Amino acid sequence: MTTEEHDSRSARKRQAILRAARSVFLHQGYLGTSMDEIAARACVSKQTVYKHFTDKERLFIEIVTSTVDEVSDPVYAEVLGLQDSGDPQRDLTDLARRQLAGVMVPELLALRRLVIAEATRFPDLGRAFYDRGPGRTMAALSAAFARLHDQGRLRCPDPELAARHFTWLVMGEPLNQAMLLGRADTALECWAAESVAAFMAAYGAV
Amino acid sequence: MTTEEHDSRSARKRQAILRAARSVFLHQGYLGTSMDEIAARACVSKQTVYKHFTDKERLFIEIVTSTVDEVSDPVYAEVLGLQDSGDPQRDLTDLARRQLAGVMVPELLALRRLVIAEATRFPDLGRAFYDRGPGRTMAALSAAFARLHDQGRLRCPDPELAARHFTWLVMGEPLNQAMLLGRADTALECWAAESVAAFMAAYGAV
DNA sequence: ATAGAACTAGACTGTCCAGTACCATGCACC
DNA sequence: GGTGCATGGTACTGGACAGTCTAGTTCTAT
Repeated sequence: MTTEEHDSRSARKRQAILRAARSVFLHQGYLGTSMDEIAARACVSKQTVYKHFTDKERLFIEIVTSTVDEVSDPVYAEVLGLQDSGDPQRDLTDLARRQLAGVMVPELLALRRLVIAEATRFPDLGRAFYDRGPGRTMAALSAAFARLHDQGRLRCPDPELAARHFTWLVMGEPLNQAMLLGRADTALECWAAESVAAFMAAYGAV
Repeated sequence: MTTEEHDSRSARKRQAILRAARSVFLHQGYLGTSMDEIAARACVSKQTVYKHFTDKERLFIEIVTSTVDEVSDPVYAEVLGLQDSGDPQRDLTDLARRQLAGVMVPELLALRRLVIAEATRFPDLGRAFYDRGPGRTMAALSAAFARLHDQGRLRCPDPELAARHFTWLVMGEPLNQAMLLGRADTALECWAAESVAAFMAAYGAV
């Protein structure tokens, strides 16, 4: 009755801890992050951190799983909102631009780096990231491509394959550059158009 | 004259340290690795480690840069050895299979993970990996595609773009799965053929 | 054979860190 | 205004680790 209700102070502290922990973990990695630093940044005592989260691992897992949804939802939403103007090349170019913009967000890039870095220590996190991120997006894209195929706007008897090809034509190079070089020096707008052109050459209706 | 010559003992110890350090760094990451563990695995005293490498950072950089060449050379060599049987689809499928096999080697995957993980701490390593790995391969592939274009076997006025598209059609999905899930559950042989089919649909000569 | 370099073992310093124990402070209800 | 309790802060513990130092040992080159 004391806790768990509206309990604004405790809830505020908890949020502050989550915010601080997210920022520090994303930038410094798991081992590079200390609980003292999280407490300090959250303007909270270490004891309070341990009141809310049993240990560093739990806090880390909580941070990653909650952030996964938060940053991948917009990318997923873009696919669901795929327009159908009757000109698939235009619609797909638009989608590619939006998806690129969504994926190349610094926070999502940092999360991807973090999950890759810790994929052997925390295999579940890699799986969660994949399912809630690329996996979910790819499934929605498959469904959309299947529709376009049925309408005769695309020629893709295997929509799942087409979705993977689309995704990697568009994302592969920028994502790889971002992971290794910290940024993509490709002009994203232009890259999206060129990738969709290649995709349409392969999968466009005759 | 004392050091630097054939000096077999010192050289042998150095090699043992490099081997041990590579294995530990690749599996545990930079912060997860202790110099004591490296020394122990190399069957060498810690003092000897510090005789050969001034500190942990230097050793790490040495490991990564030397491993980059060693594991990416084979992938690069595959591109240079691209056959020309007159049937580009066959030749490219063959190339795709070989490149996939070369890139999905556990050691190269671990190195990629490591470099991505430490890309903010050691930006130079990200750059080195990119240049000696994907960058070099992409350049060779561009040159090969330019030749095929001139011979009328491919239709790619922008061979560099075609090279990036080829690479990511082939590598994107397996690499992403390997980074996040620790393995690729795609059947690589089959995947290579399907990717090349899409590539040829987009870039094949008319 | 011998001088001198390289190597070994291990203790040691200073620092950092996860997690805990104990004390202080504010809040709710009487 | 007092009493009891949840919550927050400080100081500590035990262990790990990078890097150094010392004293003694082994290898190598001449």
